[in-house]
Amino acid sequence: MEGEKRSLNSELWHACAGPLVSLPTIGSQVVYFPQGHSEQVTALTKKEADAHIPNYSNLPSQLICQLHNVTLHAEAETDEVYCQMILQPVNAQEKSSYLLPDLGRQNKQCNEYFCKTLTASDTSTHGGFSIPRRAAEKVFPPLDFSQQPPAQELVARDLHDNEWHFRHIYRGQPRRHLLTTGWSVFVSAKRLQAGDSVLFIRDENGQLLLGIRRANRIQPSMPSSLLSSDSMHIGILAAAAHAYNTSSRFAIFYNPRASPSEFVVPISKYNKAVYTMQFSIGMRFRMQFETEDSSSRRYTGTITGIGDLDPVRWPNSYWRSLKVGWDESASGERQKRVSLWEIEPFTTPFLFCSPALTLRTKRPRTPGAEQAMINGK
Amino acid sequence: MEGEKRSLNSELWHACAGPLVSLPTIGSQVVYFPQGHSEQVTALTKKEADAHIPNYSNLPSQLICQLHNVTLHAEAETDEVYCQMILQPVNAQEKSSYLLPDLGRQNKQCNEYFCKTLTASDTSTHGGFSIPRRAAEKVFPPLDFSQQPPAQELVARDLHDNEWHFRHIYRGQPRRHLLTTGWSVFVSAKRLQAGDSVLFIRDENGQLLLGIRRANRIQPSMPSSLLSSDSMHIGILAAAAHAYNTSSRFAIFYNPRASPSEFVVPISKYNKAVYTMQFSIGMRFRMQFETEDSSSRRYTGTITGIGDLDPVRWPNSYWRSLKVGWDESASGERQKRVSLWEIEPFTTPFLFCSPALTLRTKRPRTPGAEQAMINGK
DNA sequence: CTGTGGGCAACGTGCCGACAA
DNA sequence: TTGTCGGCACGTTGCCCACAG
Repeated sequence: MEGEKRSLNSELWHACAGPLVSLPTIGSQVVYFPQGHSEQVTALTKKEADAHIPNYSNLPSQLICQLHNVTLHAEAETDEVYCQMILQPVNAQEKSSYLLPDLGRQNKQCNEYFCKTLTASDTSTHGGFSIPRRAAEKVFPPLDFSQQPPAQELVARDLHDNEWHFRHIYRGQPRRHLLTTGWSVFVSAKRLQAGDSVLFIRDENGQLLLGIRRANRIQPSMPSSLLSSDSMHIGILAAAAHAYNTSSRFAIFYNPRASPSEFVVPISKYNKAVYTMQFSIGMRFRMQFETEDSSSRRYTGTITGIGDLDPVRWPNSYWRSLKVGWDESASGERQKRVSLWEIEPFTTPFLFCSPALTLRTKRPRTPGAEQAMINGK
Repeated sequence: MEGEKRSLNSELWHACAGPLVSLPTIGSQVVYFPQGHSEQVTALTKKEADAHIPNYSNLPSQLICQLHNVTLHAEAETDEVYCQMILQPVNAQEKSSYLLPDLGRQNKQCNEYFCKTLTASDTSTHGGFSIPRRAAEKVFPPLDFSQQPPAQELVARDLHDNEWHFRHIYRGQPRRHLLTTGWSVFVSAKRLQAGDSVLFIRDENGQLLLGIRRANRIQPSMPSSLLSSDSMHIGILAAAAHAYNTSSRFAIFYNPRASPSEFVVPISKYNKAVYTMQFSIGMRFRMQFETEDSSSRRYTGTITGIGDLDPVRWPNSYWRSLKVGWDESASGERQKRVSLWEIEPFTTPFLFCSPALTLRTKRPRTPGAEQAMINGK
């Protein structure tokens, strides 16, 4: 395949991707949604797939796949994180990992870490970078306070393994930690602006790593000249259909910060939502979102409808099959449709004893249930 | 379709594209090669299409299409020129434009024009831009030589219709034309380096236009995170196959400076080469190439073989069906395979009287002839 | 005719503590 | 605790001509 570049540092990648992004375990089974993959292209090219696209009647709306490999990458130009996944549609007879608990998703938490949103002063050419006190004490090597002023040279590596050198000094009245020499080179090289965030990590070997998260997610530097967006959408569907028909491997790219929702879902997470939970109109739920300061919080809402997002092209699909309303007024940002496995209902999930029994009797009457059966369960 | 952006200035676009690029006339019939389109993706992503790609046995190696529209574009980030073409496969019964002469290709020549390759001094921060004397006199508005020194403000628009302001002054001992204030802003905004070229045009309204041609054609800022290259290749083939099966329109992007060869060829040019010329091993020919100083010159070579480039996937295709050797030793740059219509044989082309008669009797025994028959002639 | 370099003034960059939010 | 500012030194930018290829 085309993953000749080796995977990047996982801790740093996840720190840049944000707190809500977790990737399925290599070797596990996942559910892949061509529909969601298409949405990622729409989000990146800002071109809707139109009606000219042929119908791949063979292709189910969800494919159960073996996840053979995941490699972590970052865009050379912008440092935007993405990953490549090698998937292989599986004959669903071998439902080996059926309803396994949701263990082992790749999301190493890192404590020796800090993230700061850059101020106007941080990014101006007039001065350096003001380090929050606790951050400096937590992740940077301790200064020798016998020197006047205390100062040291820091070396940090970014996602591309480039080294960045900074002078770290503790001075001013009152005293504060600053990055001076080297900081402006970094800011201009990465084209950082006020509002973007930088994050520093000390890894297990004591090495410093640094990454960035841009406030302005919209990168209009689109590869317009390469392929028409129609051909991209067709390419996604045709590649998935071909892999499905021949049970062969195929590669996809997942861009967590550009994609509206994850379209490769651990099968356990999918099954738990589809087979053990009840959803009905009027039901209350919570859902996690990333906040402006890169932490996560839950918003609450109500299910207002259940049905197909695209009844013509993708009938009986679970992808975004719930229409929802949000409690808070400024909800223009949040999607009007979500998938079952993205939300946490307030009601206690149904607890089952025998999987086989439960599946037969308790499968809810949500769209796509029969389709899911055909697709091998 | 997705051509909501209107076409750019055609004169400027062609000046940036170079002397060898000419586009087929809108409304005319063309021959589209999926194989060549795939090569463009390979050139841009530097990833070969591999064997996993499904076979579209329906899809001929060349499609006769109606060219419904051509819109000219330039990459926002790099100003690299490309165009979108709207094609529709035609039922070859209506061979209306059959063997029409090669008239009316879009390639406006522009005389009020100059192009200069930038020197180290031009791009350094130490000074401005030294304008060749004849160039300044030909395309810039005349200076008022009663002033001491003579100077004026120039305004030029680039491909994106952005305005650039320059101070044009005639001074120094000996006197020379210079661009001073405003020049370095332009150089850094466009990220120009010594060796790149700038070109100025005065259009019919007397407006100044300016464009750039980069020496280093390789732009490694690839949109890696969007789609796997396999999916792109599949997308191209599937889109073409779908359009062919349904006789519907489809959109392609052609990037003349990245693509190894043009893969949308006027049908007259194609027919002339395929039906009225003889090619044989050992035959001598000439072919045009762009030189380093952006003009064109001819290289000579010999046909060393005739046969399929990819006998498995694209049997009987005319695409690059000639193996060639080049006379000059430093020929590493030039392709080892070319298509019939790219070269000019030294022998006089066969002159025919009745097209129908000629076609039946004089069709050469080159690969793809039967395929071409099936594809509707 | 035009590419490079020295001279020089104006400007921007970047380190410092003061101050206040 | 940390964001912004005035002060200030120094490095860079950019306009000029001289000189030579």
